[in-house]
Amino acid sequence: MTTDFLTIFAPDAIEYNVIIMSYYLIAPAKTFHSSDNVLTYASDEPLLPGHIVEIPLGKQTAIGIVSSKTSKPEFETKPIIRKIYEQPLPPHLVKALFWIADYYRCPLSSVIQAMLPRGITKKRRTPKTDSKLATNNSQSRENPLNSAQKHAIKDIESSSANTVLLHGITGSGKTNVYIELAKHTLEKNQSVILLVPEIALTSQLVRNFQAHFPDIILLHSAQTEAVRHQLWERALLSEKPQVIIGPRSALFAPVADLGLIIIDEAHEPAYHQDQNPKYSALRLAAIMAKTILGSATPLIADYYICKQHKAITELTELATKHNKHTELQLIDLKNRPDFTRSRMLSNQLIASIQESINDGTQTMIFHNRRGTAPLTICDHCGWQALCPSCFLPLVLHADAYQMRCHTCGRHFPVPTTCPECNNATIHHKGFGTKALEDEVRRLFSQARIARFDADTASDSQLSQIYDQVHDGAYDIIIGTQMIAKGFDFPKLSTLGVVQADAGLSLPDYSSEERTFQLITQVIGRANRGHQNSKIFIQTFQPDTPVIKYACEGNYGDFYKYLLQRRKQAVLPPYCFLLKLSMTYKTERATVQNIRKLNKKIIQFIAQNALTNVSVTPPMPAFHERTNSGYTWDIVVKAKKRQDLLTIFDALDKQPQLHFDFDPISLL
DNA sequence: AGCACGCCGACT
DNA sequence: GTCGGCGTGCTC
Repeated sequence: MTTDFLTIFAPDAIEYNVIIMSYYLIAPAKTFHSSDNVLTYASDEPLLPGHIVEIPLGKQTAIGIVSSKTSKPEFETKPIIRKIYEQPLPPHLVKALFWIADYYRCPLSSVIQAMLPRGITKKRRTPKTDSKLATNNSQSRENPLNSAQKHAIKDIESSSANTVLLHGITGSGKTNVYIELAKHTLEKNQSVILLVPEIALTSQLVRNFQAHFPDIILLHSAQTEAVRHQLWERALLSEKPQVIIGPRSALFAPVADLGLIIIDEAHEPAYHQDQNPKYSALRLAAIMAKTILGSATPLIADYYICKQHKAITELTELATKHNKHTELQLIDLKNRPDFTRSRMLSNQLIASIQESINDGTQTMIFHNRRGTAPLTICDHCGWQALCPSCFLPLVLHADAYQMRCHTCGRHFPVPTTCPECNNATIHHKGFGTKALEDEVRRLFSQARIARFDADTASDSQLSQIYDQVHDGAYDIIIGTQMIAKGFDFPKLSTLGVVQADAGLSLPDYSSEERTFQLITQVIGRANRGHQNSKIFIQTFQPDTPVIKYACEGNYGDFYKYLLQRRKQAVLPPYCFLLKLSMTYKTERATVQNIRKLNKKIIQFIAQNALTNVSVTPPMPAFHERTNSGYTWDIVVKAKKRQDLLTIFDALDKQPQLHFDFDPISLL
């Protein structure tokens, strides 16, 4: 109170050595349950929005981010302990912080934790080697552009839209466009962030960027806490504009003036974080800076939105012309005469592999299923080997002689007799990459074979094997998703997809576009123009539009087809989704409570006369039973996203209730 | 999430 | 009388 008196009657109170307090709303990085997550603190030195401070919180201390100045409140306040950096977070990150928490209804504290490096208060040892900090910003390296690329750049830079989709087939030279746009941005003294799905396998793009921008800040998951902290600090304190490359979290790099965000392979699910703070890197980027979405197979919802805003730039021709041709054959897995030599690989594919071996070129066989056999059942009583924690099928791994759970990683002995009926009628159904490898070894005993999947290698081994494969040390490469992305093998001449429709059996609205993307990507491995090549797509459903269009490389018709289906089913982009799920120990409790929830939502919609909103009846979740109990789901659909938020805010927030705004999958 | 306060049962 | 069980509620 003395302070108030003096500030009124003694404006030059400083001379009396009285400390004048200001008050600030500060968001703590600690999670606690309270309706509003901003607390008021006092400070005797001026603070700006974005300043990172240490604050007392209860008996403990916490890190907090200053939101805004406020007037002296009624209640008692504590003073902040200290400012951690003189430099506040840039305004676009302060905006992002509150935007994510509001848009996805997640705790502010979770966003702060994602935004700041771990151990921010720790004193770091000054790194010995990395002090070179090359200052020769020689960004004069040649970046030759063809006319299509030049046109695309002009198109993007003259567009008034904030987000532009760069739709370009594999090999159309999106990288050169990215580099040129990044250069222009740096010339304006603004920073650039390039997002990539995973660092390891997209290294070609990273290397290209590094060649043009020597001072790049590269972020990836293998970095230690200390290194991340140091790079983060470099971004925060740098006077010069920066180029940042990293995964979705690289959006939180605290560069001062962010001019451009480039999202490569923008359709990848890695751009959605599915734990708090749940967010889409695409949506977040859009509110922070001008954003380029690069993809050969954009998500149809993104394509639709960008089309409506006239914000699509197409890159349809190959950057480097070549005279190599590829021949694609669609093979019906139901046509048994084609499978006399192997139940997994068609005679045509086998013949082509033999030709490739004879020519000294390479073969890639793609199969998106790990292990030896995905199902183990008793033919007598129907018993099935399930993980006791996850209640999902255990996968046989014959080489390790184990049954493994691909969800939790636990493993068990292989049953020889049925634990239910004691009969020896145990059978392993289906096949994964390990069984495929055995089959290929049987068929081509002389060939040098490499397998790539989550079981084979750590990241470091992976890049080593990759180099060996690249240099031609293997004749046949077998693998899962892993080999579909980024791998560029100059000697590839035969490519096989064992079962192209495998992903379509998932009961999810996005499974068709994921299948389209995967097949397109796999085909792209062979379309690099290094060799004449043959592609064999084996499928049980050769007439399915998704597979047909993917084989034709026909994005346009695929888009029209899928959009029509989404419209009929009322799914994105024709609505926004909110997935609600409840988990209780017993099925009874789950069903009871989810019914109550469903009723409450229906009532709320009626009471508030919301239109274009619908709720699905409660249904068992895809993984209904897990270790933590039984889960059922409800999906709320709305034309206006705000209606979803309004409905959600009216619900009781029990710990059993989980929610996901804009889920990328309903499984 | 922590970490207090608080109000009832077993104990030197 | 006191120690401590963990139910409830708060954190500027």
